[in-house]
Amino acid sequence: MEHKLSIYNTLTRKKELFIPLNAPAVGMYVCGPTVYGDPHLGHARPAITFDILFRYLTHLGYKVRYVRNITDVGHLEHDMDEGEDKIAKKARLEQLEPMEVSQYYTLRYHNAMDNLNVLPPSIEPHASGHIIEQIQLVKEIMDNGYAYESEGSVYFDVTKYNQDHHYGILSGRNIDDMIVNTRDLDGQSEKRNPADFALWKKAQPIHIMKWPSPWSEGFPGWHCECSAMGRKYLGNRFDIHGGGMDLVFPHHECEIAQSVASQGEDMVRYWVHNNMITINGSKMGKSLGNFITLEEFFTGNHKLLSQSYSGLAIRFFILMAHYRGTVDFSNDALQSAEKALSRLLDAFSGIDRIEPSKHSEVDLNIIREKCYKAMNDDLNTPVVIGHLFDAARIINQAIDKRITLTESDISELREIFNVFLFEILGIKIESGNYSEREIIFGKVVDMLLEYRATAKVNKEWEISDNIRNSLTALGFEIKDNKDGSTWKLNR
RNA sequence: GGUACCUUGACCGAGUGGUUAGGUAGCGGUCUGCAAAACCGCGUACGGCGGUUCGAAUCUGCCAGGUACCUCCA
Repeated sequence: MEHKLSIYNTLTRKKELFIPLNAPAVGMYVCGPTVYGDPHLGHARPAITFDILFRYLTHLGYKVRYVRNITDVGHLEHDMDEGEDKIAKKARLEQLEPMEVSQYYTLRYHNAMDNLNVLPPSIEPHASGHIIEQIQLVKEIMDNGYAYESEGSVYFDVTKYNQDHHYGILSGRNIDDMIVNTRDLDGQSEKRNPADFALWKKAQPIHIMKWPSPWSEGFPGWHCECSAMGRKYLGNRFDIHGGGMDLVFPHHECEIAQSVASQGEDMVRYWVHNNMITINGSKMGKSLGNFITLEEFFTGNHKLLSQSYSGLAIRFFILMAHYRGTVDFSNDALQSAEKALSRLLDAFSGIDRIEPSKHSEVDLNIIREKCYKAMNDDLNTPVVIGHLFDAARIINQAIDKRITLTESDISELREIFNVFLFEILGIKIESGNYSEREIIFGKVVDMLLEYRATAKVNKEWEISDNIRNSLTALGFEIKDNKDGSTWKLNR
């Protein structure tokens, strides 16, 4: 591998050189959505972050198996219904089958991901389809003495585990604090210790989603699915496990404990976490009720949105910040990103208009190298974007004939954009496929601009301005260059 | 209370112990019949107070403010 990627590992709290366990194969598991509601801006962050990692590793020549789960077995919910799971609760409310609810939101999620140009993972396993594997995991943990049954439920024995291993290794907590600070949840009385977490929960009569097990009719604890499915599809040891920072504790901490308790070692080599998207300075989250759904961004139909935003604008907005920093939502920032992206795309489409010369006045290899350097430095997409703007300036200077570029410069510029903007950052040219109708309408616009050009030659400014103003009013943007006019339709 | 993290110019947002990030907005200029676009130039920032250092926004201490996790959350 020519290029060496360094990635920040939450476990060691530093950037580490990425060395796959079985190159060129790479296994990557990312926590996906719980499908009981519409995906919001917060869901876009990990999806895009790990899409970038997936794309970049693939670009570097690795064969990546990317597993991103769908959580359709609800997690325990803290409310008066005492542990009724979220999917089932939503189902009762809407009088639907649980599977109907999760199917509906899964489709909505996929649709939103398509809009963001997030590639589908290699495998998208459902928790409900892997109950057997989860039961097996629980059995192994019990056989090794790190879990106990109580009233038909099974709990992980954190105290016992911590005698032999380190519970808190990922999140940097110590167990005494956790015991003191653990809240009084349902089932506390069944536990030996408040810090113990559920591996299997006996279903109350109110539950719709339940499965038979050696202990009771019930459902798996919410940390089991990722351990079980990660192991099933990626093996006992795999390279990368990703997710939002809010999952570090307890979810990922518990996954590590489950892996160590069942097989003696953690499954994961690199733990990678993206930061949160905030709104007015605090985290955008379902439970806080301060979220804006992706659908609302696409339509502009939300009181906090001053306009609609394309999936690609949102994608670019997210990529303009490093994945480990927070991103605060604001219309200003989003509009700024939208314009910036459009500037890059305009420059790219202008490459065709550059007239090649025999002499080169720039060194474009430097740009490509800088882009790789930035990507290798823990996926520093904002810096990559900065370099792409340098390339855009060179293109525009060449179009204006302020500098000269050779044929090979021009193809290098095209290559830089193709590799970094399109292939790795996952931007695409939206109106790539015109319908027959649109092509015809486009020709009509061309025709109007020809008339306008004639009017300009004859200095009939009133006519030429009329044509331009009318087209502008319809949403066309007309740009006059030295050798003619170009147009594009905005939005 | 415990554990992490953050504080950069109008806004967004990178970054390294001493050299221009980049974008958006603004201002001035070039180009243009005009406009838009593009190009050139400009603002000269790093929460506060100390310390280390020849030199710190970048390392260290304290203070202030903010965020996340500790409960389902991406």
